[in-house]
Amino acid sequence: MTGKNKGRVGGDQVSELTAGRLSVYLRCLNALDAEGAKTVSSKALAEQFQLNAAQIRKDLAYFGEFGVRGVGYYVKELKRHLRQILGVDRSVRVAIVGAGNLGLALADYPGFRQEGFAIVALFDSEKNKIGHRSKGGVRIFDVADLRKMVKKEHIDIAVLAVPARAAQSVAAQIVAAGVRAILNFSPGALKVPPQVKLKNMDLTVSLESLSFFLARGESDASS
Amino acid sequence: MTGKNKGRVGGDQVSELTAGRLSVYLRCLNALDAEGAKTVSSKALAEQFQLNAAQIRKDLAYFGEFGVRGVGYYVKELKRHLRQILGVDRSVRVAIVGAGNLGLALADYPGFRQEGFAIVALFDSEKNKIGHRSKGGVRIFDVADLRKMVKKEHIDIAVLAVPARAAQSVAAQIVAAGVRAILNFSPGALKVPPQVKLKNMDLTVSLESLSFFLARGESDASS
DNA sequence: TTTTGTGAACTAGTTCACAGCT
DNA sequence: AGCTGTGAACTAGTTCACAAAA
Repeated sequence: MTGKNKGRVGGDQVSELTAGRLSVYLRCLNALDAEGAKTVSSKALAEQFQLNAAQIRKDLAYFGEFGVRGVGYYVKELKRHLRQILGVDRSVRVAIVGAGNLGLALADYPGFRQEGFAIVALFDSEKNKIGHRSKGGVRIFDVADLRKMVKKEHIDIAVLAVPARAAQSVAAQIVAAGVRAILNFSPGALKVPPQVKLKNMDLTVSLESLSFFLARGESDASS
Repeated sequence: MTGKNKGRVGGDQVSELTAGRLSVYLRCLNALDAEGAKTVSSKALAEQFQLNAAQIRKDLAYFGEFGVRGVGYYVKELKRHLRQILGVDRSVRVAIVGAGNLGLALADYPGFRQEGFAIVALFDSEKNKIGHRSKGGVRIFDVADLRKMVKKEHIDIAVLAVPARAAQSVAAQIVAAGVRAILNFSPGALKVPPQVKLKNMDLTVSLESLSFFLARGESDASS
């Protein structure tokens, strides 16, 4: 380790944008590794997605000096670092709350399992769903048992996929159960305490946003 | 219309962020309208979600002078304006490409229908799926008929929910069929021409982003 | 040579603060 | 009085450009 390495320690805020990009880099590195590439430069990475090379170097340099000047980044090594930074070097345990169409689909989503996420349980309040399983075998529990299960199964992240009217109260239950991160697919603005990390995946907002750009006739490829 | 109204004309770029917020405002206005509220101030709106009142005024003022000083915004009027700005004043026609678990769930998602989106068709390449319908009644067509159907059904937006390996080639088919906006649920970076508006809803990136903040937040992970 | 890591410059996005209208 | 619309100030995020390292 050559120099200062200012990252990792202390609470110097990292933006949502950066976090998302790190994840994108990791996926790219997995592909490169599978192809047998030994090293990759920030320029090569930048060309894959629509990005500036300096951006990638800054994002990475924030967490340490992972590169080698004149060479680039060693794929396996950077991959290992990124997995650690993103916290997916060990299994991350996820619960899906809401066993409707969307919740069931998310529970069986193959992409989750691949990248170190374990879908541990589904939750619903409808008695006739409880005890059954998703097609992929994830068991449905009573949402009343959330707290108990969060402790027992060490659930890290809750994915919220319940109807709009129930979202806020179920979110409160999730928080009360001790979950510190929520991926919210339900529409509307949830209120959660500041120590809980909330990420909204609002389907209607996404479609309306696309509709807006169609209506304007503008376009601009971006994430 | 009182004054200058600099918005709407010309190509003065509006950011993705603004577009998303407009959609959020609209949902809030729908709720206010349902509650019978006649007017609303930017301050009151700002308190609903975590936002600054000036932000809301700026977002809206960009498209015209919709407010009344000393009063606020007339709910019904602003709602009407926002629906027009977002292009949801007429039915927006959506196709879901990929009739797997996720695609089927999205096709029946009740939130879409509510807000002026019509889910017109599902598409898949698996012959044994073609001709069937989602639980909610959306018919599954052969992805080979995409071009024909886009013309016939005037499809505005395609939602892409196919496995990662197929995503890029299916995206190309969607573009070739003349669709100008894609909501992409498949993982990985798609390449589309600049005149096509692409919005990524990457489930893995979202979870990893949450995992990242969890990993940072915990003052000291064991071992 | 190549390519990183990084201060400086730049661009985009947000908030402040107040004039001006009702 | 109350509240919008908006220039100015500020903050966050990105890109440039170059010294330093392999």
